[in-house]
Amino acid sequence: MSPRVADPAIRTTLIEAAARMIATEGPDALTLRRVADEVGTSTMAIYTHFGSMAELRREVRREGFARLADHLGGVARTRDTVTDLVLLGWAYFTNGVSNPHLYRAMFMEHGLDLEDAAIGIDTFEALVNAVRRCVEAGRFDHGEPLAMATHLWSLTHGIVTLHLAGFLSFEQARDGLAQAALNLFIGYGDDRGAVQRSIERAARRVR
Amino acid sequence: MSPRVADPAIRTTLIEAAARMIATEGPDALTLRRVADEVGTSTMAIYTHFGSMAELRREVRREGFARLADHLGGVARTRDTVTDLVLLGWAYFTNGVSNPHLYRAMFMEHGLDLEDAAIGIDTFEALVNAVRRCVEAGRFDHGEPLAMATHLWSLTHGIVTLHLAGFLSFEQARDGLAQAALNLFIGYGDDRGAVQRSIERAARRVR
DNA sequence: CAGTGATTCATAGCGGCGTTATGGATAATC
DNA sequence: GATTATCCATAACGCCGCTATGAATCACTG
Repeated sequence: MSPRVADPAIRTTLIEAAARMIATEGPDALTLRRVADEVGTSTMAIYTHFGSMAELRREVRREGFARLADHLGGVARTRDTVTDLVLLGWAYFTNGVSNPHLYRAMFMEHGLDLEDAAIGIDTFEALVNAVRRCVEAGRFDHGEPLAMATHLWSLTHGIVTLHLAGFLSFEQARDGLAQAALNLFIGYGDDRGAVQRSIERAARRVR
Repeated sequence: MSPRVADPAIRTTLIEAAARMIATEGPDALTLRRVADEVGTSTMAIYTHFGSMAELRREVRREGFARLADHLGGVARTRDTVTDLVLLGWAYFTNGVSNPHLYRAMFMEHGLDLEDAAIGIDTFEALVNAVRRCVEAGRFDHGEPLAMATHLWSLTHGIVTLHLAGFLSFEQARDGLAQAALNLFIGYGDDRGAVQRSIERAARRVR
């Protein structure tokens, strides 16, 4: 009265193969038959485990957000909360620019719905917390963490996507983000020279 | 020794039909056979006039930027250059939010290359000019028009796309832009109360 | 320790897609 | 009016996502 149980490993294998195909060859390179061939199974296995290609793509998006969370989580803490925030922004930028296809799949795919958005919202929480730490440290005067985080996310996401769409060169995007980082300090009473050097130091890590 | 000449009207008819299909039903609804049926021609006509579906989609994108330029060009000038800039931002936001499929086609489609980006760069010029007018009117102290315009475009585009991807509700997006507009005034020595009212007045027009 | 029944997945097929090959119809030139 | 280059209607090709079918495979029952 019980069924044959599926090998759970093949599920993650399929997701990883799909993620690799999207990351290296772009979203259009991922097809049902190709991923099945790659993994060495038949097309029906995808339907057993995911039900549809859309669901497999959703899992790839989930994987992309997991990698983004890892990447952001790996950002070292400094003694300055605002610097931490800036470094978080650089990490976000670097992740998007160096994984363009995956970033597209996460944020620019057709047919994204509320459920898809829920997948990535955790990442946003990390940003809100970083802003909150700045506010609690008294670095931002009248800062509402949520509103400010939304602002910063929108700006950074906008820079990344305009770059990915070809409207901003890498240099324009990088410099735009550097200027935004600088704006985060000035107007809040910090020493501008020291901030400039700090930003440049961070920018130097970005390739 | 001369060829039968094609009806030039059918070309624009095809583009308009394609644009309408994308705008109303989304990018995936545009297929070769459907647009040919809609216009009442055969599939080969598309290849005669455009060479490929990709080229037809590129024409739709061009059409989208033309409409955006019209929309932005229709923004009334006020006596205040910064208010003009804010109104330009609202117009951009409204255009994107109320034509989501077309905005996606213009900025978020796969396979956008430098040639595609060149189509839309004129629109950006209008923004740079608006910022330049502010600088020349002495409203922004140390403003580099190009850098500042890039910043504003990135932010507004980021807000629009995060909304289109489902990460920001309409209200969050609208309020985020309103806050950004407010930030454009404060820190530059204006009366905050008057500015707040001005922003709210402009926001009221946005649905 | 068979028997049973649910589940996985390999095979084959369907309708749709973009694209290409072919050829008849058409209109500007000689 | 014959010529000739162009337009586009028809048909086919190889993809695509998806579904129907059935054989193989396990977990559980008696």
